[in-house]
Amino acid sequence: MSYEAAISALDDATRRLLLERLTAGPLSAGELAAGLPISRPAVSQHLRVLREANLVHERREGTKRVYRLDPSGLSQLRAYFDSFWQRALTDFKDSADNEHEGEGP
Amino acid sequence: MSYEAAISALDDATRRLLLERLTAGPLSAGELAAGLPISRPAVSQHLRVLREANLVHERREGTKRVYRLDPSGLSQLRAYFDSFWQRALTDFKDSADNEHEGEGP
DNA sequence: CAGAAGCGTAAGATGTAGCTTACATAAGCC
DNA sequence: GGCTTATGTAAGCTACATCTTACGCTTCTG
Repeated sequence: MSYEAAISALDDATRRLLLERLTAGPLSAGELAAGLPISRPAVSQHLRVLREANLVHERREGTKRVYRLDPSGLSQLRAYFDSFWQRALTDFKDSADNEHEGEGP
Repeated sequence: MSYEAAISALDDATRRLLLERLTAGPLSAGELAAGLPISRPAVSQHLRVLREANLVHERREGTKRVYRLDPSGLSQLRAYFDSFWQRALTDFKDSADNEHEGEGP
């Protein structure tokens, strides 16, 4: 339970598209499925994955279910990447420094 | 060819572990495979995925192959996330603003 | 209450990612 | 040249992710 589910969820073009549509604002499951080249149940299954990764949040509204982005999953993911980035950049810097061993005039 | 390969590459615990080991500095393929619960060829295949995603860079050194982190793949990934983050945060803010419709004393 | 609207869930088919074993390749050593 | 070290590649197997079709569950409407 953490960033792993979020990474896994993002490793799918359809789910990334769904998330990007939601960056413009909340949408119902039907609206999210509209225009996609896959069946509506398939979209429903993708939405479940996104929900279990805490990337979206569902709210029942009459017979509709409105989805919106969930900050918690995104922040977990960002925390992981930020720590990784920092270590990676430090390594780049160290490598660049050590690249000059045995050089000179 | 872009951030998609990087996301896909990160969706694997073994590859994430390899990358994290490399944040401490360059390592040979054998050193990277040491201690892992999978075979060495399996690690070699993971390294290929990381290389094709521009997340690591290989340098031949005698009979060894030394791997180090590659900034290009990481920066592509970061660019995607940053743009996504920004849109997502904007949506959160908008949602919070609209949350107060019809409220009040 | 009957019917429709809007979605989720279940079951089954299929493609593919990741593993293993066996083999190929390239560089150093004697 | 032959042997060892270090590593990548190929072929085949298995597990799982994703799709489709069929069905079930709520909620509104007349």
